[in-house]
Amino acid sequence: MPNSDPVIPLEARSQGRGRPGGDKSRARILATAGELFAERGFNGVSTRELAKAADVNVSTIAYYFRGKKGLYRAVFKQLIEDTNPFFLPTTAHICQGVINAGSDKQKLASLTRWLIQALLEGVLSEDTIRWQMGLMLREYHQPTDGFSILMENRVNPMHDAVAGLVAAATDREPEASETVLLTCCLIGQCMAFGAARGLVLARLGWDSFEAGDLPQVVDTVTRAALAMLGLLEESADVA
Amino acid sequence: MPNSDPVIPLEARSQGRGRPGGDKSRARILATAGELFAERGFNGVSTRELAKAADVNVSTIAYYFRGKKGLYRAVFKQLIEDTNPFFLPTTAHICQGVINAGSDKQKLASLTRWLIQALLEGVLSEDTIRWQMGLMLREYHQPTDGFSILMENRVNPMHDAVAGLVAAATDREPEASETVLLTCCLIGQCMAFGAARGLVLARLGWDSFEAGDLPQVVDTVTRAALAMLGLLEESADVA
DNA sequence: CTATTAAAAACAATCGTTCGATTGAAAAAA
DNA sequence: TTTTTTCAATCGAACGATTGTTTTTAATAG
Repeated sequence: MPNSDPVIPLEARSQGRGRPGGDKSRARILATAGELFAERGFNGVSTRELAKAADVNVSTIAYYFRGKKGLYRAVFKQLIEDTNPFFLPTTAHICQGVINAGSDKQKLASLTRWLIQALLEGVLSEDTIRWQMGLMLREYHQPTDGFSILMENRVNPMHDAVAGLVAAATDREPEASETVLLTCCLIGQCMAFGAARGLVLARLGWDSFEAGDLPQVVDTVTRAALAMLGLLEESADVA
Repeated sequence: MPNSDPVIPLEARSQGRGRPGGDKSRARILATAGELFAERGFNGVSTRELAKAADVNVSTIAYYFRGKKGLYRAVFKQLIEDTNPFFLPTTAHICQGVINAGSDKQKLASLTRWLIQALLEGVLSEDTIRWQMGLMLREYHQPTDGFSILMENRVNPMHDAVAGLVAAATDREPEASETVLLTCCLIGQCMAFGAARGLVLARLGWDSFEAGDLPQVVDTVTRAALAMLGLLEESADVA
């Protein structure tokens, strides 16, 4: 009985024994589920369709993830892990940058430019990060099992880092409610471009940000961000 | 046969005859469906649960709306109608305000203040408008039947109006891509507060915007908006 | 009586989940 | 080396529950 209670294959195993390909199937389910859940939500995807898309049997989902809900949660954990190589250096660079800048407004301005560019290119990119945005936005407005994972691993670290930048730029405390609000403005503005991606493209008359002029988007949003922080005059003009 | 093809009870009828309560049942379904769809999405709500919540029989949904999909579309049409009393004066006031202001930056600044306040209070209010925001945000990122209705009746008119304000403030053309992008920043920023409502409250440590300090939110976002438009120095200080 | 509204019952389809059986390769025994 | 054992991995079939829809029947007002 491979599926009895004590033996829970929630994590990858494949310790040599048994049939090969286990990890591959698990990973394939995880990747497919991420895209489909992001596109149509938890209730919008059936286990059968998912299994078909991932080219596995329906029961494999229960085998690896204890059911649909477990799979959903696993997708978020995987998402966190996959985006760490982008996310962790970004937040670290901001935190370190604020320390290095001290009260040098010019350094803070270039750090802000760097932040906006990193956020927007992440949010507007064509590849993996995009459907991950979809999952996140869904959880933000309709919190389910994934929300706490996101809040703990993504939202809080990023907001804390950016709050440090905002506080330094506006000469306030990082905990001040004005700082928190301005941080929400800054990050929320970049997120809004990812959330309303289709809307923005429609308004611009573009087919995609690649076909259009992504640097111009970055430039405009960066100017707006610098202005919000009162760093516009401190900043050298952007090309 | 009340549901034959030519006789489509998509609109309210109740011409006096028949069993009483016709319009009431229809309106009750519509209101209940709006809240539930906003909360859990189209696939997250079953017709049976909906009928139970609206205190009608399941078949009544098919009778009035030709099925679940028809009900969903009807909810959006109703949403547009219900929010017209708030939306139409707002956009009209912006358009007229831009004409009246001409190139007077001070007038444009106070118009901007008025706009941000109107948007934020709409987006963050506790009442009806809130679940309507939920429906809209859902459609933005996962366009279904409601998207075209929203784009035509809400997005485009509001963006066109605000683009006029942005263009006047930054001395550009309303059609310029910089104008369009800045407009997306401005509106998107306010929408972000509605979309990530729970996130913002969590970061602020507030229970609700009423329990917290809504005017402070408005004030901070307004300053950010004025800065983005280069109108901060033109503006008298906010109390 | 006729038209309209409402409810109850039944419909086929699909849902998430579970089950026992089977596969194939590594590990152990011969 | 060959044979046997073990076990993760996979499969097909089926479960009961629930889905959206339709049909049938009852009730009410003009």
